[in-house]
Amino acid sequence: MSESNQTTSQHFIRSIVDADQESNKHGGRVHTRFPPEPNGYLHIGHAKSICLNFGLAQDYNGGLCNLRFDDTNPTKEEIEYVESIKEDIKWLGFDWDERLYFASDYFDELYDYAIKLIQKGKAYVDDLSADDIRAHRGSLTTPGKNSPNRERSAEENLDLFERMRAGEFKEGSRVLRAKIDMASPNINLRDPVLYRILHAEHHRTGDKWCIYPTYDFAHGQSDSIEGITHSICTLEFEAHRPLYDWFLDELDIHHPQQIEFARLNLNYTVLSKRKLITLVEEGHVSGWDDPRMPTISGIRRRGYTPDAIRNFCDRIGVAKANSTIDIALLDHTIREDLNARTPRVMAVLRPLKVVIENFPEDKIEEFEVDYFRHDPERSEMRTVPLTREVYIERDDFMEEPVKKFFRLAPGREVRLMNACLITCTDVIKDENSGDVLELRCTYDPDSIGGQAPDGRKVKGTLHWVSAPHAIQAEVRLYDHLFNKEDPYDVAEGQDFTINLNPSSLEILEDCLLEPSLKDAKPGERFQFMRQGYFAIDPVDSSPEKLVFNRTVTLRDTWAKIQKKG
RNA sequence: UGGGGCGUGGUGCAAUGGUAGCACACCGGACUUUGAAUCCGUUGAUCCUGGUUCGAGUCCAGGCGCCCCGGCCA
Repeated sequence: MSESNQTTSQHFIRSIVDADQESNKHGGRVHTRFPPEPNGYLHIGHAKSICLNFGLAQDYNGGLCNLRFDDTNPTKEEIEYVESIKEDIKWLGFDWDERLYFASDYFDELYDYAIKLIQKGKAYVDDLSADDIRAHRGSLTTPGKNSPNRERSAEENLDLFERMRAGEFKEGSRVLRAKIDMASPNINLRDPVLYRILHAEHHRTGDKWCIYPTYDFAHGQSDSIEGITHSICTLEFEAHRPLYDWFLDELDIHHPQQIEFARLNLNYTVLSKRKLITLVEEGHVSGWDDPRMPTISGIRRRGYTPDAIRNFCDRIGVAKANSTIDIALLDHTIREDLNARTPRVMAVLRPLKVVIENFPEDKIEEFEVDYFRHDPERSEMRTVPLTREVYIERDDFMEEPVKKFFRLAPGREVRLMNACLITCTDVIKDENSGDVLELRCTYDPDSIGGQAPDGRKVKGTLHWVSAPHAIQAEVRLYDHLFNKEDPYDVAEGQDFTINLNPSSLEILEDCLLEPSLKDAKPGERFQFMRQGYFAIDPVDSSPEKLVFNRTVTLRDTWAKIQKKG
């Protein structure tokens, strides 16, 4: 596992585990699990849970973390999702070794547990319809009413439950319920459903079962069966804990300790499988791995590194207060990582032609430039050619420069990075539209290398590519998926998709890259100098047509100055 | 009108009852062949009201605000 030299943060769960270690609560064991339902792709919110559970196990000597799929609902779960989830966890850098489990592995035990409860008089088969059960449940402020079937004998319940299992009844006609307390102020204790009839094929057990345990009945017992010591879950299950405790106590089996923490929220995006699946199904994005998606597969395709994600998860902390992380922290974390590891290259996204008039027609000046000039520890050279015709970024020229703009303008001298100083002598424009078509410049032959011998300074340094050497490529620029901090902030009757950012994807077809990028391979990442970090798109890029994704921009002080006007 | 949680700078997370700290963001400066990176610095917080205490973010009481729970979803 790759190691970050970062100290992991102390948080309340760690304090609990520390205390348990001290008191030898679980015989000194720390055994956690990450329990996803295979009904969608993992997103960065899951990464928080993965880092927490696997990280905790790593941090305590001999600790273990299982991967267990909570697959108790065959109508929603698919094998495609289990494969993607496994891949994502591995990519993040975690390993469950041989401890890959499924709640469906425990269907036999769970069935036996149900039998045991029936025999103890603690569970009963109810013939009420779903609507009637709801009606009997009462409200938040008023107690519920007992089902007329509540006092059936154990024998009758056993018979009925066995016949449910045998497939004698149709879906929805009967359920098995716990017999707890219909007047409990905690609604989860008002005789919750344990088993329901679902005539559906399960992705692992096939047609062996037509009754399936509910999540509530399966989750805690699955943890118990696996010998989990600390069952870490999100806040919404806090009110379920008394129910899980009740099961474990009635069944008299190993009792893990459940600890709840606040799930991750990020502004300018949504982190809910339900919403993400909507974006995919309604075609607002190209798929689960669309680089704008907060899914692990999406951000991986976009060029994020697992180290950056793990650092991010470490920095956001773990607590019980609901909170929303500023996506700027994610941006910062990935920049920090990519800044350290990526080679620097030049790429012109929106080209503007420049003719250096005093540069000999057929001359090629070659420069040996270090990919890692920013890093004193590394050095690796490539050749960058300069010719009479080059391209610069359109944004790097202003015919009438505003204050504080210190790039190229008529009569102004700037540096072509790593190459020489040029001065703009003329602007060629389209006669009709007035658009700038090309620039005429002269260079100072004594400035080869980028410094003037007389020591004069220039304020601007531009990236550029030699026109005859340039490689054409497609570059995809991404912005926030939503243009509102809180995408759910909508007017009455509106859907969250109204807040989708129409400019979240901008495709630039005619970008020009320095020739060294010719053999760039999927998975490779670069800093396009002065612009941002870019990664080869693993899906659409090919040697014939390179496609880059912008992972994140560089911090841009100039953009801020412009914004302020 | 029940039950369970949670309230610390703009954001997130810390702080054995003892100087409220860290990160991001923000603002300013230095440096610069990336308006990047790096370095330095500035602003800025304990939900409210009482109480206990030499001393309260922390303990107590009462308020206020926010989140979760009435699926045969997880």
